[in-house]
Amino acid sequence: MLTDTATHIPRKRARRKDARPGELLDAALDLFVEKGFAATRAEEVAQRAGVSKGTLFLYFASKEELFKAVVRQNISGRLLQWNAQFDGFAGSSAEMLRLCMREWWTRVGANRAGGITKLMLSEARNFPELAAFYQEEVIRPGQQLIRRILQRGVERGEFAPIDLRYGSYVVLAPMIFLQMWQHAHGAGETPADEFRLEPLEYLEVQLQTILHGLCVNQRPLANVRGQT
Amino acid sequence: MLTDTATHIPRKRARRKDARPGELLDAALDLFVEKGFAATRAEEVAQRAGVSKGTLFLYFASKEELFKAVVRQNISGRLLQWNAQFDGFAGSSAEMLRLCMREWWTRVGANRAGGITKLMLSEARNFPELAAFYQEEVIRPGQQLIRRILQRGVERGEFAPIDLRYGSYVVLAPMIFLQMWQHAHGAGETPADEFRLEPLEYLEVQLQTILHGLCVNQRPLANVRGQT
DNA sequence: TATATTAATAACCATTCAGTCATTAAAGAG
DNA sequence: CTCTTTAATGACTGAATGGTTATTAATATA
Repeated sequence: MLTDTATHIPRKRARRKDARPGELLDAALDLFVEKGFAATRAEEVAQRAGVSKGTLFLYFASKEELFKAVVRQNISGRLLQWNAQFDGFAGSSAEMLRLCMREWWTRVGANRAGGITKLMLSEARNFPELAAFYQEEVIRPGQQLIRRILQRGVERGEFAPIDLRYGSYVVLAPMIFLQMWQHAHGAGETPADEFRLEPLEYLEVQLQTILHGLCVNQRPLANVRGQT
Repeated sequence: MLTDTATHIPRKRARRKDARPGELLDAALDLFVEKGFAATRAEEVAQRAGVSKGTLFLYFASKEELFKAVVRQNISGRLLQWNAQFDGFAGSSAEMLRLCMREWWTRVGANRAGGITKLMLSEARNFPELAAFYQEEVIRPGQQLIRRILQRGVERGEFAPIDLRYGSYVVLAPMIFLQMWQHAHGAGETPADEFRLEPLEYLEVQLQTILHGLCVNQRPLANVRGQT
């Protein structure tokens, strides 16, 4: 940086004990999503939060703890809201599934925090503890909700019987894929040609297929399960 | 390592100029897939190839170049085979789709090289040039094949009309998700409870849903496309 | 203004690693 | 057997970086 010569900006040091954690979490979220966990430098997080590295470690015991805090703040909460929204749902299960996918996108996927999904999938192997944390905190509840909807649909005779274990992935996979896809391409780098996806349209096509399938003829009478 | 005391194994040094690059690429593929780019140590690659770190840099200018070479070597070939297999296909489009998914899994997904999908998605942002290459070389042809099958199905009256652009992701997403999922969970680390997937069974359930949907009632008459 | 408290800092430490280079030894030539 | 070539080595360097700590200064209190 040649333009750095002018001002050193020896920012007057301020004491703002209660504002710091939030600002640090905010900066950390940006950087983690942008560069991944391993590649994000603690000092950079501090700098973006307008604070020295020492201060970062004053509020968070380690980089991993910082990350966990980021996840807790940005995901766990939203997920609960999202989940709770379906407690008294009255419509059809198909509508419920649509709402589930759309709300998930607007509440989680479209936000900055959405990038964390990709982060976790990418780095899970290198940080097993974090991966476990994320599984418990995010994936499991999400899967739970989807199963709930599927089961409801089956019980009410709206959906054909389906293995819940594998069936939940029918919904989960397209959603997680969308996350990956969106965040794999750097923000401005690849103007991207035909690979860009309009999230809501993508989700709608996925939903319609999940609900009604591609085929025009009626489903085979029974035995939906495949043979290994 | 305390058990290291016994043998030093001062392997006799051998000169095998033409065998080295291949062995290094082989070792590198394993490690990149297992640990990701950043977490893979150059020395470890060398060691696994039975060579010193210096030798690695004798054949590859840098870790990045090594990575590029690994990707280039392992992707292009298989996909062409896979694609060509469908040129004279005679069965139903549903069967074609099943074959497509299963063959893709056995030819690409289940192999070591399958890990490259995850690797690329994970590191795409750090290697935009490679990512573009991968898009062109792998993703686009794959998508092309899927579109071909969908279009065939629609033309033959087997499938309901569908937007090919988004429709291809109906097939692509579950496959790529499977790759990610399989490689995100470390081999032995997490004995993993309910998150483990039997690939072929997973694919079968996905396929059945893609073909016939979840709903028991007939599809709505027309207008499958969603409104934004 | 003087004193005590503690938020914030920046220099520091220990370690890890990509990449280098002078040295070594395997093979081929004469 | 001797000399030359060059594949291979491994000790070394320099840069990065997570985390620590002694020091500094902002604020509160008296």
